[in-house]
Amino acid sequence: MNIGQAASASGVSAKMIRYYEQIGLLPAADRRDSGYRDYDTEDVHRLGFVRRARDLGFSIEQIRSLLALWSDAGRSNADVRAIARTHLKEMEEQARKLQDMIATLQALVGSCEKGARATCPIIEELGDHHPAPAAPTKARRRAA
Amino acid sequence: MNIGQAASASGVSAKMIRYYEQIGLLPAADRRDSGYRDYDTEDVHRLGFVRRARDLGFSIEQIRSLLALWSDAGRSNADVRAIARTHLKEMEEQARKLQDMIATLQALVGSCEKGARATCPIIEELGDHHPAPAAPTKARRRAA
DNA sequence: GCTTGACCTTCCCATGATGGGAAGGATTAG
DNA sequence: CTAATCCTTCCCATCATGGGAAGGTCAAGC
Repeated sequence: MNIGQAASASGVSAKMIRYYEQIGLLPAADRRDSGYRDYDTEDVHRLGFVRRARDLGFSIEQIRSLLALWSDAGRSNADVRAIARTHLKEMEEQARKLQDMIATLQALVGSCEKGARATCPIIEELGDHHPAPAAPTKARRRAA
Repeated sequence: MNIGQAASASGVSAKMIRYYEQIGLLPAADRRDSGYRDYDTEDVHRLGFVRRARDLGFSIEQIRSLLALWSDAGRSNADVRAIARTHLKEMEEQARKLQDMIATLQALVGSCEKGARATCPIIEELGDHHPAPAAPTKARRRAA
């Protein structure tokens, strides 16, 4: 089947299929005489695998490993779990940061709502309360 | 002061300062005869504002609006809150998606640990429950 | 003075994953 | 046969950030 059909069958766009092939995530597809790529059901199955892994937020490199394990009869579940756990940790860390930002911003919005002050706490906080000193007097700066 | 000093004083890298100027987020800095950019404490203050907004996950475009409101004496807190709330919603949505992915993956890892089955549920799920591995039984492709 | 090293300038390239679109060839339906 | 639709490759853009090269400037030491 053509790339367009493989795309709609797998849920991966034709653009992405070509991209995955280009970066070596997928083997180069067979070509017809015309130069058109040709896919079979196994290819579509693999594309679906990739799409579901992407839906779970796995990176391309992680999917590369998962694909290798997928087709490795002698794989160990521990290997797969290791990749999944690494990804889980990354996502949990990301979620923590996000929650921190949300909490901070919620607090700011809340105090901006309550106080009918002219000075909005959101703006005040971002402005760090005063014209910045030239020297990093506050040690909380991170190195550039 | 030079861009490097403004960078360490504000916590925004020199690269980013130039970038922000280039995209018009910040006004073009004064130049000395040498061509060096020249910053004063107000510039550093503004840079700090931008950095703190970035730390809260605001996009460049949102910061553009916040900056305008910051220097607008006649701003309304409601305008600021609107931007903050929009951003808050985006982050909350992002957090929900992330939590979904985490929960799904945690469940998969959990079931992969409990069952000592040869077939890892993670791989099975990604393979859409079809038998699968079907390691390149068909050696019709060159290895990736 | 002059040298040296740190700093600045602009410009180009890369990331990660995705999409848009152009130019041109292939296939297919009518 | 023709027109529409598909395919090909190639280039560009995103978003925010960094790396690095080539070359100019500044400040400190001798």
